[in-house]
Amino acid sequence: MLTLAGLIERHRFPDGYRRMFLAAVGAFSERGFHGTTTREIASRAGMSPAALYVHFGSKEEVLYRIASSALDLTLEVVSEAADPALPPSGRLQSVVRVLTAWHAYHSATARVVLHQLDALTPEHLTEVAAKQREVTRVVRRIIAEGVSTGEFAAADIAGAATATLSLCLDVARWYRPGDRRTPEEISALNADAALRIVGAR
Amino acid sequence: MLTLAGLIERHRFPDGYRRMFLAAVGAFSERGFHGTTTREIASRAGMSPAALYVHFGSKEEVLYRIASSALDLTLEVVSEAADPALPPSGRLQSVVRVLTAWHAYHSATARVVLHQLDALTPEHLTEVAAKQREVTRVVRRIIAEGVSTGEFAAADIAGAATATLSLCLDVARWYRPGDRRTPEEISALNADAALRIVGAR
DNA sequence: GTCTATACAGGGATAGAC
DNA sequence: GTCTATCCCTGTATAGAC
Repeated sequence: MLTLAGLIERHRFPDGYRRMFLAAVGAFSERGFHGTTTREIASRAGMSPAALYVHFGSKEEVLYRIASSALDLTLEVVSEAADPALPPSGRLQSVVRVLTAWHAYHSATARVVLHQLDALTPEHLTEVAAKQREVTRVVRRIIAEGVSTGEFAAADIAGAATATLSLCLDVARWYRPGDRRTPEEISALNADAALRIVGAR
Repeated sequence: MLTLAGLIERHRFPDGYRRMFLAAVGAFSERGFHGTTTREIASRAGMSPAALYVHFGSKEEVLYRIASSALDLTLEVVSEAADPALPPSGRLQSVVRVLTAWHAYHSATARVVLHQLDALTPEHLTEVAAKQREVTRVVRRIIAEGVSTGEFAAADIAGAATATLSLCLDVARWYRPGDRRTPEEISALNADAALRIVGAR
């Protein structure tokens, strides 16, 4: 799977940028945006506090770059999983699997994206929230199509989509690397649960 | 249902205490613990910053009191819903319903409890985390009993409990008062989804 | 592009009057 | 039990050398 580090690699950002970026992900996920000092980020990156401002205009911009690139990556992975050649049930399983695995493998990043966005400027928040809604839309479309073909029996499409997303996203709340269950096992469990929720025949 | 304001009422806390407490819940849920200043809490409570320290020893103690009393209330409501006279399926439905409704009606409080606890002292965190595990235990016990009676067909009891809790707790992430769906409608949807997840016959 | 040093605003907590 | 005033530390961001 494409990783967050891989995404940063792809863009050929300077080494200092990458180190600050990754240090910030760790710090924000553990202590929250406001609970993290620029000194702490710099310290984790092994650099001076001033070095942060060479690569980012402000602490808020660091959060914005993290959220924005993480959601770009999520969308890319989800879109790839929603293979039009598959029937709705196969597509739902595939999307739930990658979404779950993403929130397990990148649980630190996901916690930042899910719970720190209120620290963004209104403009950045608007932009980032739109990307989040895109993910919801993909899931909802799959369920709607399954219902229209008669493959799914969900009475409430939006409700089933919300429940399905809850399963995937909440993984970021409780999963930690090294957990008893592997991300793949959790993904399989969630894919199965999602099929049951939508009433797949 | 028993409300948070009701719990505070029951304890006959001084008026200033209550106002600070409720102001802090609102502020912490919107801006996070570290993003909230003691001046902001006091301002929302219509009091001076110094007044906070008459009722609480520190800002951290405010968070601790909120988390502790909210979880006490959650446990009380959940325990009541887990009526031993009901069969496992009835008990699961009942517990999922109240847990979902709780996270909708008290979504602000729930967001604080779910995502701000890292700001607690280690001692307070240990105590509060134990209360959280109690809730998990109640759900897991119901599912285990349903499986042992043959009423449920879940192959993975802990996994089914985690998925069920995800449905209930994640409501606090997306639900806001005045949402299109009422807490009761969401509760019904989640109760149905939980039964499907555990494979109720 | 990285450092050291620092300006300056903001926030937790306390003193002491009423 | 509430207020005003304030202490003092911490945190974001910048200046300027290398």
